[in-house]
Formats: sequence, structure tokens, C-alpha cells
Amino acid sequence: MTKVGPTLEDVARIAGVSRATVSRVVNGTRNVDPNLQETVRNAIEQTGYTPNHAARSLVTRRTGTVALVISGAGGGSDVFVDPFFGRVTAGVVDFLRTRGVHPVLMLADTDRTRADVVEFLRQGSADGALLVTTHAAESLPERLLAAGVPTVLYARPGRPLPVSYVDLDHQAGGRLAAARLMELGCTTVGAISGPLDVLASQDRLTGFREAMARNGFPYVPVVEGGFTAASGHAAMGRLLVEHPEVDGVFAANDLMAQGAVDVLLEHGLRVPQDVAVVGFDDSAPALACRPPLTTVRQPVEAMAAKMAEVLVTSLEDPEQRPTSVIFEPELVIRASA
Amino acid sequence: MTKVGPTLEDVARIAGVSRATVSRVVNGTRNVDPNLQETVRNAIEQTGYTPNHAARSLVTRRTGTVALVISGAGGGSDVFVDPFFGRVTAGVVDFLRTRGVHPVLMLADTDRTRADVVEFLRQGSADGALLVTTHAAESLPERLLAAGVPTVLYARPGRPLPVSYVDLDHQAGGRLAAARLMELGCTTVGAISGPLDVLASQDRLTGFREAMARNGFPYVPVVEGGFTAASGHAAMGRLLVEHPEVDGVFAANDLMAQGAVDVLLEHGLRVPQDVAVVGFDDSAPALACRPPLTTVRQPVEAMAAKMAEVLVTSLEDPEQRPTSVIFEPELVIRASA
DNA sequence: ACCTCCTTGGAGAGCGCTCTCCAAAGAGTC
DNA sequence: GACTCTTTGGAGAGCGCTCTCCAAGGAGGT
Repeated sequence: MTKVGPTLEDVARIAGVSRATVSRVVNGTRNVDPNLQETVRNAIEQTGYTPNHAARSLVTRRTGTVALVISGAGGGSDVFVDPFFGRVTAGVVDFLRTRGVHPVLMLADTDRTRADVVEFLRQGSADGALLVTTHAAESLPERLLAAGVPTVLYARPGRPLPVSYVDLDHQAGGRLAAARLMELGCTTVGAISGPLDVLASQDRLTGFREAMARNGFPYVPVVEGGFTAASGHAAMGRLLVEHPEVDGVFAANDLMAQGAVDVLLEHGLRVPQDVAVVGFDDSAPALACRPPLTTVRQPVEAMAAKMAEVLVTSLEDPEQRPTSVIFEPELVIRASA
Repeated sequence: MTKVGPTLEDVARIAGVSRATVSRVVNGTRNVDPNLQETVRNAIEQTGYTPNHAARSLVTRRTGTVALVISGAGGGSDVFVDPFFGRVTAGVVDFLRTRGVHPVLMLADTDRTRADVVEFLRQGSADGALLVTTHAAESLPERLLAAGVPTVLYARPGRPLPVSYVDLDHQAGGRLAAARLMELGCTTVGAISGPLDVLASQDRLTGFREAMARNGFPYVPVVEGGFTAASGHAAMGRLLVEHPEVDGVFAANDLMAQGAVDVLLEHGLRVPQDVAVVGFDDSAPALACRPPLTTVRQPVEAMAAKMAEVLVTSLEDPEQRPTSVIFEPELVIRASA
């Protein structure tokens, strides 16, 4: 094995030109005489030459890859069960492939793996980082910033930081949910929030509460969930015990909404006739749920693609200042509310 | 910008030793006097030195990354909607992280992107490839093999090839499903197969039919689906029209099973009392489905991890012959059958 | 005390590529 | 026809690292 493969040198020798000329033909830098180009291309064809990536990036200081860092709290690879990360990946890949950039997937869920990520970027193994982090306390943004690594976040950082990010107006999303529930005439509504150490969870809840309060509902019972169907199930159970008369529920993501619907149905309650349920995200489970979920749409793929775009752009022009792009949520009305 | 960062040379100068010595300390090759080691480590600390990845891999001819190639037929990033790929990713990442190897995610769904994958590997951008391919006609395995790229497949290749792979005994899975349906006393069973250009689909169906035939049911009506909930929905609809008396259904994955259950319920049929439904995979939707699906478990994460393990092993010993690891499916009984 | 063997540090040759200089040659200009 | 200006190919210096060789010094044997 030890594939050595033909080098620039080999091609140059066969074509009877210098290394520099071959390099120019390969990279399309500067003018090269068309005849010579032809000769060189033949030589390349003949040898089956492919430029060596390591050698190239040693001098260009570019790798053509970026790190896609997923910093879940949970035990590592469980995160992929959540459709959210699949959607992020899809959006990122979708954009990057148009630019010939490749994503390296990294999980950052422990001190150790976080250090690995920083190390990886400092080594120049990737040109920049896309950081999908939920928890407000995540330390990676500042560490990457300190290491001078071009970084773009999905979701604003826990503390103000001169870093680019894309985000959703989660509060507006919460308001949308509240408006729908009130529009349906619900009078006793509860909420199942996401983990409260996640900014998005806080924001969704804040927006929801605000809108309710503004309309004469100063108090909304809230149970904290964990963004999983099981946690939504449990939360709905508690809500039902404490407030049996509930007729409207806002769950901070679709998975939890699904869990809530299940409990409701198990208790012989009809959705949406007896209890209306609004989810959040508009991911696959929202459609699969019976009844299909009315939900607040988060355009995850588009946001992820934008995140990738912002990074690639800042890679091309490193002097650029950080930007932020905030997306607007949208209410998708289906059957559950 | 243009972070230059300290080099080996810098560290060597500060520590008052040669480059070679610093390299030895960093890589732990050969003995180095403990005192000297201490000095060198201090210098490293002081300068914040990190080895340059490109330079290193230029000489070692190793990158510490592998390509995780997902070759769906569908329009690219849609694949991530299918929980299957999320599970594969989880399994791969889970194993690789223990070995300090990083996966680069690539989609191969067009001629162009397939060529990109080959190019990427030939450039030495990654040390090997993990290829998750469903379609039997996929050309990548042979192209990668021809290029001398260490490769491991998820699912056996369409044509016999000297390449390592992991796979499931899909036929045994089909038999398991048939056995369950017959055990429940079903007399009129139908099947919703996966796309028939996918080997796994063929095998699941073959196993299922065989087991049915062996038990006195020579004919099983089959409708081909596309592994999506919508296609399962459509397929069940047709099955119901053509065979209204059906009392058992085998769907070749959980997504389609879910679609089938929905149709059944819409038609006022009870699952499993009127019609028993068996799915395949045991992915998240199987649990989320109402009723929860009885299904044939494919240990995707474990298989993906094994695939990664086989690749890493063959990277360490390139002279090794190809291996194959076949996993056994398992029936998971829930409520739908 | 001499010789051999083992340990350990340094020198330096690349790995394959890009890119800055230079030089040569051709095209204009007056 | 002598001059400058532009175009285009070649030479060669690195990019930062690993690793083979070599030499120096100390330990052990006789």
C-alpha cells in the first residue's frame, strides 16, 4: 500500500515544464500558454495526478474543511435522536457542498471533548467552527474566540461576545403560540418549557407568558421538561394533576408536545376539542403525531445554511466584523390546536 | 489574522534543544531525559505551541480523519430526516471519538458528488471511507477500491467485491416478522416492501415470503414503498383496496409502518385487534407511534460502531484481508402486533 | 585501561506544494 | 532600430514537521 501517487514533480517532468507551471495549470492562477496547458493536462491525465491535500494546505494555510461542533449536554451521541440536529446537519451540508467545503462532525459534551475541539482548530485541522450549542453556560465560544478561530454560533452566546451567530426570535415564537391558544378561546393554559438553562427555552417561555399576561392571563403554570417525548409525557402528567381543568398547552418543542398529546389521549381527553396543544419547531414528529401538531415553525435548515454561509464568508474576508441573523418563526396550523 | 502560531523551531530555540528533541517529547517517541523533557514542556507551555496538522500529515501520510459517506438516492440532505442516518452517525461518532479520529460528513447523491468523494480520498484528505449506501447499483465501492482507499461498507456491496462490510441478516428479520404475524393467527397478510433496488429491501421481503410459504401461505401481496411515512401511507391504502380482509401487515421499516397504522386507524380498523402491524428497525418512530410498534430491531448504532472499528483496525494494519460482520435482528414486541 | 554496546541528542534531508522573484521574449512606441 | 512595457516560464526558497543517520558519552565486561 502506502499509496505514494504521482507528484507535481512527476507531471512536470513528463510535460517537460517546471513544477510552477503545472501548479499554475492545476490552480488556474495566472496565464499559461494554451498549448502548454494542453501538454500539462495530458501529463496529468496520463499520470492520474491528484494534488496532495496536506502539502497544499501546509502552504496555503487553508484546509477546506470546517468543524461542525454539536455541544449537547446529554451523553454524547444521544443528540442525534433529536431531529433538530439532523436538520442542522442537513442545512449545513447543503450549503457547504455548494462551496466545496467539508464539515467535520464533532461532539462536545465533556471537558475532554471540548478541549479536543479547541485543539483540533488550533492545529489548523479546520478553517473555522460552526457551533451548535444549547446551553447558555457553554465555554466553547469564548475559548474559540480566544484562540482566534473563526466561529459562528447557532443561537446567541450566553454572555455577550463579539462573535457571529444566527438565531430565531424565540420570544416571538412563544407569542405566536399564546395567540393561537387564546384565539381558540382557551382559558386555562399551561406550558411545558424546555430546560431552563437553555436560552431558547427561556425566551420561548418569556414570549409566551408576556403575550398571555398582556391579554389578561397573569399566571401560567409551567412545568420544566427536557426536550424529549418522555419528559413531555411526564410534564403533562403533572400539569394534569395540578390543573385538571387545563384546556390549552404550549410545549416548547414538538417531541414534548407529542408526549403531552399521548398523556391527554390516555386520559380520555380529546385534542384539540378538550385540550389544544401547540408545539414548537415543526420537525418530523409534528407531522407524524396524531393529531398532527399545530406548531411554531423554526426554519432550522435555512438557519443552519445561513450559519455556514456566514462562516464561509468570514473565512474569505477575515477582517469582517461579526454579524447576527435573526429568523422569524411562523405559526403552522394543523389539527392539534 | 493569519494566525502563524509558534512552531517546533520556536519551542526548540527557547528550550535550547533541537527540533528533533521537541518532536520526540511531543510524540512520545524514544526516550528523552526527564529533565530535558521538563524543559521542553515548559517551553511548550510558555509558547502555547500546537503542532501543525498539515505539516505533520504531510510527512506521516495520515490525517486522523475518515470520510463518512452517505449515499442516498434522494435529493441530498433529505436523508437526515430518516432517523436511520442519525443512528449511523451516532454509532460512528461514538466509536471514533474514543480513537481520536474525526469523521468528515459527505453526501454522495450525484455523479458530481460521487466524484468529489473519490477526489477527496485520493488527495489524502482522509485516511479511509465509511460508506453507507443503500442502493445495490452504487458505484462508489469499486471506485474507492480501485483508488486504493481503505473502505468499509454498511450493507454488502451490490456485486461481490473484496471489501469489508457490516450488515444485518435481513432475511432473518423478515422471518421474524412473519413468525410473529402467524403466531397471532393472521390469515391474510400483506407486505409493504422498501425500494426494491435496495438489497436490504429485497432480503427482508425474501425472508418474509419464505417463512410465510413454509407455513402454508404461498402468496403474499406486496406493495413497494419508499421507506418514508408517506409512502407507507399510500402503500397501505392500496393494500386495503385490493385486500380489504387483510389482518396482518409487515412494513419494511418503522416509518412506513407508522404510515400504515395511520391509514388503518383512519379506516376505523383497530391495531392490532383488526390488523396487526410489524415494522422494521426499531427506531424512534416505533416508540412514538400509537400504538407503539412491534418491530424487528436492527442495532444500527452497534453496526455503525463496528463499521468504524473495522476501518480503524484496517488502517492500523493495511495488509489485512477484508472482513464482514453480520448482525442478527431481534423481534421487539410492543402493542401493534 | 581498553573495547564494545547501549542510550540519547543533534543535524539535516526530505514530504509535495505554492509563490515570489527573475529572466527572456514578444509587443508597442517614437 | 533602440527603448520601455507586458506577458509568461523557470528557479528556488520555504511551509512545519518527522525520521534516519550519526556522534557523543556512559555503562559494563574482561
